[in-house]
Amino acid sequence: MVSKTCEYAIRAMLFVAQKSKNDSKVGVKQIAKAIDSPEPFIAKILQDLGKKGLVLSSKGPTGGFYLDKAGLKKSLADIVNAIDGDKLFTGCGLGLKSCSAKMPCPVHEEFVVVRKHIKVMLQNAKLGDYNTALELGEKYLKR
Amino acid sequence: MVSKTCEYAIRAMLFVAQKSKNDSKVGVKQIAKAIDSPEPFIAKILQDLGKKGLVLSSKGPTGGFYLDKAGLKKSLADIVNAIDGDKLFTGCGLGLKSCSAKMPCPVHEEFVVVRKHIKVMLQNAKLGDYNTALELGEKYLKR
DNA sequence: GTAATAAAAGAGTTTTTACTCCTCTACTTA
DNA sequence: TAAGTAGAGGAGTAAAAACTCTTTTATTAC
Repeated sequence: MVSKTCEYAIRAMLFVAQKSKNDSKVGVKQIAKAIDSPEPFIAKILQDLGKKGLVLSSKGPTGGFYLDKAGLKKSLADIVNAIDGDKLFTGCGLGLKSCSAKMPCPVHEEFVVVRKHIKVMLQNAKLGDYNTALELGEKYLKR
Repeated sequence: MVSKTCEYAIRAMLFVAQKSKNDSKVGVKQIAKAIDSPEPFIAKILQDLGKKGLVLSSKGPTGGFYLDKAGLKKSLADIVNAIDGDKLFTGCGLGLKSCSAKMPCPVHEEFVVVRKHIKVMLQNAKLGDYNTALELGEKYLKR
């Protein structure tokens, strides 16, 4: 569905969101532990997300990654778009480059509906929406 | 969504289905041309699908790949399952191994619905369903 | 101002997926 | 039964995705 990189990215961002509630920052090491990912790999991914303006960071002691109010309102769709591009939302289900209503692949119509479904779902899922459930241990970011 | 191999597989099978209508067979060369895929690669894929009982073949002159009545009733879900496994239908959207209702990832519930949607759609799409549209040139398998 | 800390940056390496090549075997038809 | 066609099988290459390592730069605390 999405790349492994993107899965890590979403999990990391949800963790950063949770930890950003009380204006605190969180380091790569802690993030890697929380989501059970290779530390240098998630560092790269967060670096990339930082460049694209989806996460904030500061260097030095007490530094780390964090989200502001606006950041907490970003959706999972924004993350997917930043990492995997819009292939999931607009690409052809059978891999055709020119697939469209005018020149459809056999399952074009069906895929349009499915993709729309996925897109809406990811757009409605905001980074800040899961903080409480995560804190309560009702939802998990690893295993 | 599905692997590139799987995209080729589906397109090839839809083409074979179309050509199987009047009990004729179709060679790898013709299939590769029709779906715009590397010939040796689609040969491998079809070989694999043959082993798994999803397509029939015969060697020698006038030989090739074909589908019988039962084969034409197989669904795209069967192809996806044979090539990519059931990850698309049952895997966690965020890549967690133990994600389930008891121990859900943050988007577990939403993904259950989306995956069900995809599964139903692919199960309802039978290989034989597109023959007429393909013949009429209303749907495409390449470009 | 210096030492410690943490992210940024760039250049690898490994693994997986996509794709190719060559030889072998089975089958059909003349 | 020989010739030619077409898939089967195995091993190998290329490209992309996943992941690592090392150095640099910025920040903070003392």
